Amino acid sequence: MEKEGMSKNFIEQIIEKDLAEGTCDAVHTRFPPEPNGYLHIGHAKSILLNYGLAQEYHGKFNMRFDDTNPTKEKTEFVESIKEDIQWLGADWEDRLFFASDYFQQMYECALLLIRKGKAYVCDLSPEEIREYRGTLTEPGKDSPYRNRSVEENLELFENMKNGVYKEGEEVLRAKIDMASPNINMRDPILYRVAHMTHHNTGDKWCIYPMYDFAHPIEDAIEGITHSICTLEFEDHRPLYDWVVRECEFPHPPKQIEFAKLYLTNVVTGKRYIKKLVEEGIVDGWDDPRLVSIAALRRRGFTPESIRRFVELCGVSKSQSSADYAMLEYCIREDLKLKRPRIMAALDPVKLIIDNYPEGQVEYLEVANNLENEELGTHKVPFCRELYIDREDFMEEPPKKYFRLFPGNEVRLMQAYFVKCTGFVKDKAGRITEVHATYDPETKSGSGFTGRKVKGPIHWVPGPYAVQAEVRLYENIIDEEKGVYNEDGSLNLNPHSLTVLKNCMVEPCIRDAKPYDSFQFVRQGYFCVDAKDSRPDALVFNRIVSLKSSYKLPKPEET
RNA sequence: UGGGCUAUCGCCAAGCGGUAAGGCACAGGACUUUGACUCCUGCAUUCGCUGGUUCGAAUCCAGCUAGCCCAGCCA
Repeated sequence: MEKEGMSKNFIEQIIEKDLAEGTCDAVHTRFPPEPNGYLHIGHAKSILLNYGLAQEYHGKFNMRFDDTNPTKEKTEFVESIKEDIQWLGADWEDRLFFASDYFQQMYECALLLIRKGKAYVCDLSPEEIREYRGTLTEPGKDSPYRNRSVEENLELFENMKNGVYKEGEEVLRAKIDMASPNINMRDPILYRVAHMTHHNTGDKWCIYPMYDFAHPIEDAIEGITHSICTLEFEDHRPLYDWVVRECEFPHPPKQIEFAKLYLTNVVTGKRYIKKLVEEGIVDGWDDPRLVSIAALRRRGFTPESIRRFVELCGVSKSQSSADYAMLEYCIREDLKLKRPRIMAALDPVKLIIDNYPEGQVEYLEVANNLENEELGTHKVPFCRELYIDREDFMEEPPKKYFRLFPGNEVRLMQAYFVKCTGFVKDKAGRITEVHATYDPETKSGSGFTGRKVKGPIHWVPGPYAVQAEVRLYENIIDEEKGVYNEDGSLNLNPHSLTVLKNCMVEPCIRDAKPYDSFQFVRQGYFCVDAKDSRPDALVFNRIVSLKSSYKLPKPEET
C-alpha cells in the first residue's frame, strides 16, 4: 500500500509528524457508521481512507457501529454495511465493535463527570433548552439546574438510569460555558432518556449517550490514535477534546476532519434517494442509477475500480465534487484487460453473406480479449446469416465513415472481409437486410495481407445469437441543469433508463453469471444484472460507454 | 465585528519563501482485426481580490470578497 512517488495528503503528514514526535507509537483508525441506512460512494472514501492509513503505517483498523440512538438503527443495516465493507476489501480482522458494548463504561464516565462537578441533570424541557441555548449571534443563559449538588445530580442520574423519567423529562448535561461562541460548548447534552428496545442491548438501558459524549469515549477505549471524520464535525472538536480530557483518558485520540466526496450532478442526498425509492422511480436502494455501494456493485463496478477512484480523488479539506467521468475512467481502466470482449448487436440488422453456402457453419476461434492472451479464446459459429449493428451500415455514408456501405469492404471482427453488395428496405424505408459477399482468403489469423480495410465491425451469428434485454442506465442527472432544480426539487433525467429488448449477443454469453461483466465490442461495458436474471432472456446493465464512437465529421465550410 | 472551515486550469489535486507536479475531461496527431485501447502533442506568465514585507510570495502579514458548516434530547 506504499504510495511511492506520490505526495502525502494532509492526514498522512499529520500522522507522520505524530509518529516522528512520539505523540503516538502506532496508527489505529476506525470506520464508525451508524447502522441507519446503506453505504454509498462517499462512505467508501472514509472506509478506504481509514483502512488505507492503517495499512500504510502498519497499524490497525477497527470496524465499529456507532449505535447510540436506538430510534434510528436496525440490525438489517448492520448486515448490509458489513457486506459492503468486506466487498470493498477493508479488513477489520477480529475487531468488530459496537458502541453499545461500551454503554457501561460510558455510564461510569458520566458518573465521573458528575462527581467532578462537570455534569448536571437538567429538568428543562426540550423547548426550554433550545431557548436557553441562545442563537448563533447571542449567548445562551445558564440553566436554573446548573448548580445542583453532586449528591443530587448523582441521585437524579441514577433515577434516569432506572427509568423513573419519561423521554424528554431529564437530561444529563456537561457544565462548560453557555456563552461560548461555539454552540457545541453551551452545556451540551450528554445523556437522554429513550424507552426503546435497542437492537444490541435490548431493554437493558433506557438512557443513551449522545454522539458528542459517546464518540470520543469509544475512540479512547479502542485505543484509536487518529479519529478521522468529515468537515461538519470541526466545530465539535473542542468538545471531543473536552470529553477525552475530563474523562481522564491517558492516550487521547486526535480528531481530524476531511471533506466529503461528492459526485457532480449525482444524487447522493439520503432524503432524495428515499423519495425516489418510495415513489417507485428507482427499484430500490441498489438501483443501478444510484451510487450506493450495492448499486455500484450491481451495475458492475469492481472494488478495485472504487478503490482507484477514491485514491484518484485525493483527500483535502476543501469541499469539492468529483466529476463522474473520473469514476467511469476507473471502471473502464480496471475492466479493460480483465474481462472478455464479446460481440453484440444492440440494434440488430441482418447481414446476409450471399456467397456463403446455406446451412454451412464453421466455428471460429476468437480471442476473449485481444490485448490479454491469458483470457483465452472461445468459439463463435459463423454462417450465412448474421446480425450486425444498425449503425454499422449506412446507405449513403458521410465522409470518413469506415464501416459498411454499398461497395465497401470491411472486416467482420476476427472473421472475414465482407463486401457490401446491396440492401433491402421495408415500405417505411427502414433497412431490413444488408447483403454482402465474403472472401475466404481473408480469414482472421490466416496471415492475409493482400489488401487492407479500414473499419472492422462486430457481428453475431443469426441463428445462434442469444436475445438479451439490455438496460442502458444513466445516472439520475441532467448534464445541463444539474441534479437539483432551483426550488430544491429533483431534476429527473427522463432518459435515465432505456430498455432494449432485442439485442443479439454471442452464444457464449449463456455461461455468464450475475455480476459478470463484459465489454460488448464497440458498445461499452455491460454487467449481468444480479437482481433480474430471467430464464428466457439475459438481462444486462450498461456500466459505462466506451469513450467515444463514430462521430459525424464537422460540416464543411462553404 | 457570533464561531469554525475553505479558496491553485472545466473537475479533483500537489505545492509549506526560490520562480505553478500529476490525474480526469477536452483538442490535435500516430497506430489499430473494437473510430476502443496504447502512444505522442497541446492545455494556469498565473494561484479569490487589494495592499504590504522580501533580492524573490501561491506560499509570510493586513484588509476585503465568495462558498460551506453550526442554534437535534440525530450522527
